[in-house]
Amino acid sequence: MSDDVEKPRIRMRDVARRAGVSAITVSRVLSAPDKVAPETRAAVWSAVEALGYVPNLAAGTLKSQRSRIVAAIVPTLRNAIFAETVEGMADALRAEGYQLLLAASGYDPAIEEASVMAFLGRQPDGLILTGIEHSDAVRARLAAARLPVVETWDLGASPIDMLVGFSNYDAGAAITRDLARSGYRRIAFAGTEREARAVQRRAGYRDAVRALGMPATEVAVAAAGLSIADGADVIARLLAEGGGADAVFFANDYLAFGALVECQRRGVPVPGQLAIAGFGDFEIARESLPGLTTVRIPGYAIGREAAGLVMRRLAGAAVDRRIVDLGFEIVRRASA
Amino acid sequence: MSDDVEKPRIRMRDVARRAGVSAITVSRVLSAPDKVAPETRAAVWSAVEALGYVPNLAAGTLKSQRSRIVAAIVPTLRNAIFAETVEGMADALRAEGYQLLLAASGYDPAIEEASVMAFLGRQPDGLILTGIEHSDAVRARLAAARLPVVETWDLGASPIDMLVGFSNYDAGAAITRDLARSGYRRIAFAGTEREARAVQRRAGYRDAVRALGMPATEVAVAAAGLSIADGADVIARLLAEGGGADAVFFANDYLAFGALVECQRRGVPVPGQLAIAGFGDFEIARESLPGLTTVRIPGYAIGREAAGLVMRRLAGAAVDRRIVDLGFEIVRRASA
DNA sequence: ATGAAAGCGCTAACAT
DNA sequence: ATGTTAGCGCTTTCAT
Repeated sequence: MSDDVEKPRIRMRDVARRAGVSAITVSRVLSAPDKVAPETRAAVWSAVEALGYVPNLAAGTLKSQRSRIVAAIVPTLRNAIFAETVEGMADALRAEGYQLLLAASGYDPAIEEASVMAFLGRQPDGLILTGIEHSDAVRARLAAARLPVVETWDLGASPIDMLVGFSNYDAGAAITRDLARSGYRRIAFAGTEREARAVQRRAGYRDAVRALGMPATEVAVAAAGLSIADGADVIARLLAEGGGADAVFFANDYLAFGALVECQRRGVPVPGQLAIAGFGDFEIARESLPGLTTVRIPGYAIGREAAGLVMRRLAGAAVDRRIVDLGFEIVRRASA
Repeated sequence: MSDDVEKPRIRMRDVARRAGVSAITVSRVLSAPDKVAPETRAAVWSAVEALGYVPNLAAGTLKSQRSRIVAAIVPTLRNAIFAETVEGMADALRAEGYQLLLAASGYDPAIEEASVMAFLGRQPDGLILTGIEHSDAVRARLAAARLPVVETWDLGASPIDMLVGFSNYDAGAAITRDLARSGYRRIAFAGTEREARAVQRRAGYRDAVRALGMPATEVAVAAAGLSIADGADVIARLLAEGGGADAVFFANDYLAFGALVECQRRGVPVPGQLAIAGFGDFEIARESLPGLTTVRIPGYAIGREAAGLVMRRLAGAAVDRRIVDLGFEIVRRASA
């Protein structure tokens, strides 16, 4: 802990002196090398290497008003759902020299708001949010901040700025109709009420069963409702209630997998006595036995596209499609 | 795209003028409110609110040489393994007003190196890396940068700076001995050679079976070897080879789960004909049928502790334990 | 308890 | 193709 001799940080002018040029030339070599003569460029490069120069981006950001940072807020990283989207963003951003500033909100609007406030001070060039429900304070700040904003994972008529997602309502309705087409007549839904997108899926389910003249049975799941154990719990409650459902549509594949395992534990044949459908098409849906019928969502693509929209807007492109619907796909497997 | 009237950004001096004080007083209210008289503080606060002032942290970082950013690089977010560690970091950092700058390396040392270089320019106050294997260039830069560095998820005698993890070697040896204690006599190992920590687990396995006078059987898994499908593949190859293993220790729970499902598909009784053990104690290990015997790892705690070490060092505390061993725990379930 | 002056390290704007 | 000047918006230092 006794670091006495604090070597002074290497600055751009040190590189410039060594290369026999001025600081601005070093700046150009680093950010617009085409504007510098090849020999000069080489001299600067070798000075940079020799000194181990690392540009201070805080200074650059202050002067240029561009940070090359894009900030993103997702509900959680603790499951595959948003992790893929984050990797999609990170990959796209890295390819263009942008960096990702990340926060997880834990599905808590207050934390989302606090994160937005904290992020804005970093002068991000763009911001990516999950979902279309945000506090008024967030909307007001983002309007004032005049930076590209992309909302994700949902669809809606009036985004803050841009929007990349799919219709959770349509997806919920589509899988419900698909189950009906397969012959199921008493289709239940299970999912959390705490997450806006799961609620949309439920609304799609509800309207679909009504349109089909079938009864609606809904089982609320605790809290975030993302754990496998929550799905097992649903089965216990469904069987105890004796509602006689012949199929259950779960708001995500973890719940559905938990339900599947619980059925196996109890000797309930799937899909013989009870059919099970999930949502997300996570790897577990592909690899479980039987495989899970589910809805495939373009999680990684949502991340890439959201980052792409931000960067295109920053590059000055007039982004024509402010709302991008990446769709979904029903995947039929043996569980339903 | 025709945003003509660019409202000028609100600066600290605008807030100061409205509150009838100088800029430095505003600065103090925001970062050290105790040094300002209560009435002044209130006046500044209401000016901040009224104007919607957001401090420019790039300017603050430039002057103060502190960014309140901690950067972290993990191999991937695409599975529970590191996502928990990242959430542990993010939670701990947010609690202290730090922000997380994140990159995923995809297990590629070149990307890790590029990310370190890119991050350093942001003047992070600390850096958290995964593992203890890093390029010479990375080590050299970090030594020169003089910032707190924490390596994670492993143990070793000579960390760059600080280290939080557990012994993958010991964990591999421990579960192997545990399998032997349960009566298995031909224990195989399956895992990727591409990941340093999996290789350590294998080394522990190898030395343990040797010490027990048992044969070693190793099955290499493709690439990152993190998918459930890779585990199914291992079973196919093991059975084809006919080596007569009675137990398999997999380098992670996804592989083990894939193997379990493949056994069920083929009618191979688990653990009757083949016992299966995993690594990580992910939720899938708890919820599969049968449950997976595995090694529990403190992923979230590693993240919290790593962030905590960085922040304690920044707070000026003489960090005594530069190496923190968070240990592991054998979890016996029905699969072995 | 509050303020004035200075400058962090870079890049935009304007020369040459 | 390269250089000069100025200043981005804060916070440190030193005063009062």
